[in-house]
Amino acid sequence: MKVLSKVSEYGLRALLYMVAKRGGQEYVSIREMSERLDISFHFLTKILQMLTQANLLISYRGPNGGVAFKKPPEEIRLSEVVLILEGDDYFDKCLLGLPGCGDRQPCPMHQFWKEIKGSLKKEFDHTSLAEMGQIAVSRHLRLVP
Amino acid sequence: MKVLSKVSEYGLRALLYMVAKRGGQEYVSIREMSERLDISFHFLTKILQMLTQANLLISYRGPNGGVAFKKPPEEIRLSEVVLILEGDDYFDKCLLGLPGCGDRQPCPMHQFWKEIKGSLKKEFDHTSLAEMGQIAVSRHLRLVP
DNA sequence: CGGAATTAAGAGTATTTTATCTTAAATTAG
DNA sequence: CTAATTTAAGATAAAATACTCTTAATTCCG
Repeated sequence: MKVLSKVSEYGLRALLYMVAKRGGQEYVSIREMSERLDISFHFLTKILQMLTQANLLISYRGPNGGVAFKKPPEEIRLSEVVLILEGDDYFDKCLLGLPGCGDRQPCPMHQFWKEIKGSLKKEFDHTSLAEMGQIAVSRHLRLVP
Repeated sequence: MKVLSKVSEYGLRALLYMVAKRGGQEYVSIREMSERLDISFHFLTKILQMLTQANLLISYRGPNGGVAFKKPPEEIRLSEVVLILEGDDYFDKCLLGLPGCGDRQPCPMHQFWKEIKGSLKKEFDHTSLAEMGQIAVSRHLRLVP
């Protein structure tokens, strides 16, 4: 059950690293993250660029540069991150992949799947990056393979 | 939220077609399904082959051949189909894609994600192909794009 | 038996996703 | 101002997924 692409997996791991590091106050170097999390530097750069362009992070170039949260991680929901990295239609996809499927023209799985997606969205909606990061810090959990 | 590969999407659509057609009693031609469902014939053949090799279907060659259910669709669960087509570790994957993640070495999202996966598995476990097909038939829902 | 219909299987191609490489732009420190 | 450090952006490459083509094996019907 793989619901996230590598882009989101890496993006989330980086965000959690930032939260864990210093509560997301200061700029964190992408190079540092790529090394600590064992993610390709250039690939991670692009992912974080997406988050920067979506106004979730701000970036700064030059020595001591990096990325930082634009708003406190308490206010950033998992769903927000996922919608940015996976696309706005993330919670609208048909289980059977039928393009026309929706309330007006439902596939056989539509209602069933809609309910599951709904409850998942709800979970993602009230889970903040801060909470997630907290758990990681307090339990010394690992973000690295 | 794309949880299934094309393989599973196509496989499920074909199975639902078979249920809808005649309750899964007789052999249904793969060619017919590929045309009615607008799925590549050879690709679909391979997908149904996987289901045949997994003993969910039986196949018959020659004129009037095709595939049929080996056990009644009432007894086939959605989870069973998905495990065959996506792999046995389908419900065991880490949200962040970390290979070592598990109960012994949980990632920050492990517990959270484990619960969600659990309830999804439960849903998939007591949803039979027959139920799914029933809905499709009774409401004249479409399996085609 | 012989030809047509059908699934099985393997090789080959295309598309998408993931990852890398190169160069440019911004910032800092000396 | 210059050199070093860092993100931005675009081009390219590798890997995975999705799809196609060809040939073989099985079964039916005349």
